[in-house]
Amino acid sequence: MTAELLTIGTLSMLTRLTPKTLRYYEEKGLLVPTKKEITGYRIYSYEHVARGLLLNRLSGLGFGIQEMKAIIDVIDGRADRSSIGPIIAAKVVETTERVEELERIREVLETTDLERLIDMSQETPKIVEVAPIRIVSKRGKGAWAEVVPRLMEEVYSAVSSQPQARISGPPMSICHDQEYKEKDQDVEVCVPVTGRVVVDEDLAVRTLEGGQVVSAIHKGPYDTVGEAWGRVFKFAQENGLMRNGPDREIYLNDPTNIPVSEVLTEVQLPVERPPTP
Amino acid sequence: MTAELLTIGTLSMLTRLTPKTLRYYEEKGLLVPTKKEITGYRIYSYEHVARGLLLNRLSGLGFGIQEMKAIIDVIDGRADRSSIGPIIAAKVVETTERVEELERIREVLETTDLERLIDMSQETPKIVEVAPIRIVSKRGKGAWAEVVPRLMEEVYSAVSSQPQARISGPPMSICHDQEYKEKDQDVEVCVPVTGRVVVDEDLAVRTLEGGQVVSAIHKGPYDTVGEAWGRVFKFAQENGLMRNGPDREIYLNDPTNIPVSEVLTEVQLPVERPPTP
DNA sequence: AACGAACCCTCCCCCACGGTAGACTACGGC
DNA sequence: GCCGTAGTCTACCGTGGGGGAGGGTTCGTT
Repeated sequence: MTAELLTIGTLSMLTRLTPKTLRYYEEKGLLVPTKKEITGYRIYSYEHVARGLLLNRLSGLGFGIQEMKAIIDVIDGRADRSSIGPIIAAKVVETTERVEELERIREVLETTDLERLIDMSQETPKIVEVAPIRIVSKRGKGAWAEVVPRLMEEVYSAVSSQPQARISGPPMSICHDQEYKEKDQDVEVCVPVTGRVVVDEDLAVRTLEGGQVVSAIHKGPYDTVGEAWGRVFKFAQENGLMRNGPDREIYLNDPTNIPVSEVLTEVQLPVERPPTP
Repeated sequence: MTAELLTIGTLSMLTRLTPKTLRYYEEKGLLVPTKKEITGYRIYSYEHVARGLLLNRLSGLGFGIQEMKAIIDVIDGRADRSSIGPIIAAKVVETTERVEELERIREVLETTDLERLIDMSQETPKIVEVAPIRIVSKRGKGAWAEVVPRLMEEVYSAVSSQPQARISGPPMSICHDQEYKEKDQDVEVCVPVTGRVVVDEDLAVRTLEGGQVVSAIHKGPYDTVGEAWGRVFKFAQENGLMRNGPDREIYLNDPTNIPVSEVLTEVQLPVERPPTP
């Protein structure tokens, strides 16, 4: 007579599923052996071959345990046939997205050499939600390289003299000009603070509004920060985002303590999505 | 002064890595905090921002922990720069293969309807290594539907009469004709045995040679088994494989006990790779 | 000084198996 | 009946983090 009983190894050969996988599928209730011997050995019968082959194909197509279970429930009549359509449709979408993502990755890997891969200034911009923050600031005009350090020192010394005020983050600057100027830029230098602050009338204490910004981080000397701005504007344009307020730069670490190649500057462009017509 | 110390949340915002991921990277030695407070709080400094951003990009490109570690070792001068090239090359290959695989999956998902997805007769052929096996067989000629059952019964009764012989697997048939014939086919019916067997001279006891076969499993009535053969021959042709011996069919379950729609037949085409010129 | 909110900690389970270790079982040949 | 080999068992760790529970910490404000 035909041998009607299969051990896990035989079923494994017939279905091309490893014994490991077969045990796992048993644990998950996908493919439960006909019986177990007293010794613990699993005994399968030939109907499990068809089921195992189906599971092998489904798993090869990228279906997960839950999805396979749903499909099996339909086959065994425990669920409605119409419930499968959405599962397959979702899998198609998922697969398509994954393909596109991998295509992008492949392109980056093929076109980028080692130096650029490691170079941090390649950091890609992203949309980030920033929280409102309370600042002490002073606004002034002049050539960037001259006015920013001067205002920065003024603001810092003003805050430092306040016993109840605490600095709560790295300093930043806000550029109130829309386009680039060589001289006479309208710039505001800010330091985040908490606590009670009283300042002279030429300094301001206010809350910087939060919202969505396109953000990138630049690593390297400050005079190359334009690269980051270029990427940020390009990103905003490609994603159809409208500028919403003045640019900000955040000076994450202190240039006086570290080599210029390690300087980190975050650039932020406030944006909003244009009204969908 | 600039705040030089970062908590995990701040670093998380700057690097776009979740706190969970940062803790995981610490565990793996990829990004270890400057220090830990007595409270267990992690304290990072700004140099970790650049490192975190790099890790984020690498992980987004599909690099694993070990690969990122290797790249970091190079950057920090603990390993030779030349060791990175192979890593990236391997990643390109890996990504390309994965894309191709997903493209195939997507095509299958889009072109296959539910019935076919579930229908087991769609089982795709594969190359399998089969082991040599000892059989009792009888060879004869005639119309398939007549000769196979007759020989099968002869072989079974011969083996059953041997007290020291044991049947060790499902029965099979070997078709010694190269092409299809309606009548007068040269067919050998075999049953795997172990133990001591003595048989009449019109039966043979021999060892069926093992080797590589293209194998597929067919589910459904025997008269539709041709579909499986079609897929097997197509597979062999597409993969440039040369036929190496007579076809085999293995009757996995017993048609007398189950509905014809559940009958399982494995078809095997022995093949060899043609000599590479 | 007190308080609520936000932040952070560790520990454990989840995916879908693969790998390995250590022990037990079955089979085929003599 | 004995023995070697091949098959099978359970159990635990690894992947690359995500999600959540339960409990401590810090911060800013009042």
